Amino acid sequence: MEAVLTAAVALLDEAGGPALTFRALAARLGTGVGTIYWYVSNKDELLDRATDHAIGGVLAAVEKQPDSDDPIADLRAMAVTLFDAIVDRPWLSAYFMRNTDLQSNSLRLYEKLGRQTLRLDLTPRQRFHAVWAIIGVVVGSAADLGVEIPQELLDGHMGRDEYLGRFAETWRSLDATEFPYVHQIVDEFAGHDDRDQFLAALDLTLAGLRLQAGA
Amino acid sequence: MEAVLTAAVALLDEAGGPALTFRALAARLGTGVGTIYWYVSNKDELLDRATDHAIGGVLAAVEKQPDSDDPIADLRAMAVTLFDAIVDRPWLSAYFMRNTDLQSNSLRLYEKLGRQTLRLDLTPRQRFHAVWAIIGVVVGSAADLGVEIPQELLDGHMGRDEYLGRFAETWRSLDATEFPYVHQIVDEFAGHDDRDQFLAALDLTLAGLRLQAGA
DNA sequence: TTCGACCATAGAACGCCGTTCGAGGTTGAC
DNA sequence: GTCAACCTCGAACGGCGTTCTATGGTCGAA
Repeated sequence: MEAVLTAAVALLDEAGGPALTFRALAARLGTGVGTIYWYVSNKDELLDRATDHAIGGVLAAVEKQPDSDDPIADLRAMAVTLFDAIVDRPWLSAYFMRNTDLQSNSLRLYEKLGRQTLRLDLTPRQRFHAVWAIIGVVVGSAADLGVEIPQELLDGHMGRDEYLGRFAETWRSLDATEFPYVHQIVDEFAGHDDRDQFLAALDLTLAGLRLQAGA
Repeated sequence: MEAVLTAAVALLDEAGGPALTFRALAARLGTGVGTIYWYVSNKDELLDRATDHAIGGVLAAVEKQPDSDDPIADLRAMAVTLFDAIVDRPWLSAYFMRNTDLQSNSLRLYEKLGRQTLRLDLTPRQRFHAVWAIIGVVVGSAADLGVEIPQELLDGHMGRDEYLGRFAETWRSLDATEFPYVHQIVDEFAGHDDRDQFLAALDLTLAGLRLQAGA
């Protein structure tokens, strides 16, 4: 079981979601596909268990982070840790928190985030929404990040700048009066860093939260 | 072409992403699969064009909304319109904004949102991040919504309350000292409304944005 | 030592998928 | 009548998730 999950995570790391097939996994393990079905009842469960396996590492990292006197700063640090983990493993964003029954580490991480909100002056409902909003920002940011890697980049045939530049070029060629906003931000887009973009979104949410908590 | 996209959207509406296959689409159109490949070079393009087709309706609705004197309120209204559209068609969240070359309506919608930020006192970079953050909240919220419909609900064999209640039950059975947060919010979860959750996340982001714009 | 219960393995087979391909029809300009 | 350009079709290919059946291996009971 442990070996199956480790191999599954390795396959996902090497070539992303589509690369994880029962046949490839069986080949890597030197067994037949039927054997994998002995441990796991279908592909969804395999993905959930592999995801939880990987999230275990994130959870361990998060649990090492000591509490400061600012819960919102702690929330931010945890969100950043999670984001960085998903950047390393973009496939995580697609499956994270999909099934908390099978993903007990994800649930623990959720609890870990939520506990910080207990230190804020909020209603239970506000706490519930706040944690969900933060997770949404992390997963949403990282998901977008995974999408924009269309194989050429992964193969190394094209640099990231060239890829973004091509988009920027077509955007620049749009009519300036019809697309004033796109024209204004096209340079930001061309040189943008995903992490900055994530942090900006996160900080907007956290600023709103701080306001709500009156802290 | 038009007929292909209309039929594709109809299939997606009826049974979600997995239901859109070239064979099913060909059958519905009364043609062969090869014919569809004449109009569209592969499935990704089909999905992008179908998505843009559907987003066209959202764009039309958004363009009808008149500007108020509060750009952030206008941003909020547009985001809500987009969210409601994705609630009606959950499959949209997976493909929206994936390729702005093929999704010209999506690009126009992006411009429409961005133009509101031109009325705010922000740097171009802040505008860029703000729009992206808002889209992230919308798509992220709606995506989560699509995930949590695991067929039983779609088939009508189980009510939504029952479904959420089952999750709530397992959460409640967790150790209370180990999971104080989960215990506190389990009731919120059991009765939660996705739209409220989305609005809460959106309003956190918009509150942060308002702070940033000094408005 | 033999036997059966049970855990575990293996891989052929099924049906569905995206995609390719070559063989056609239809149309209108010359 | 000819010839391109446009469009249609469905068999065929390889890969996927999943199922099923047959077979090893292990180990306590007899």
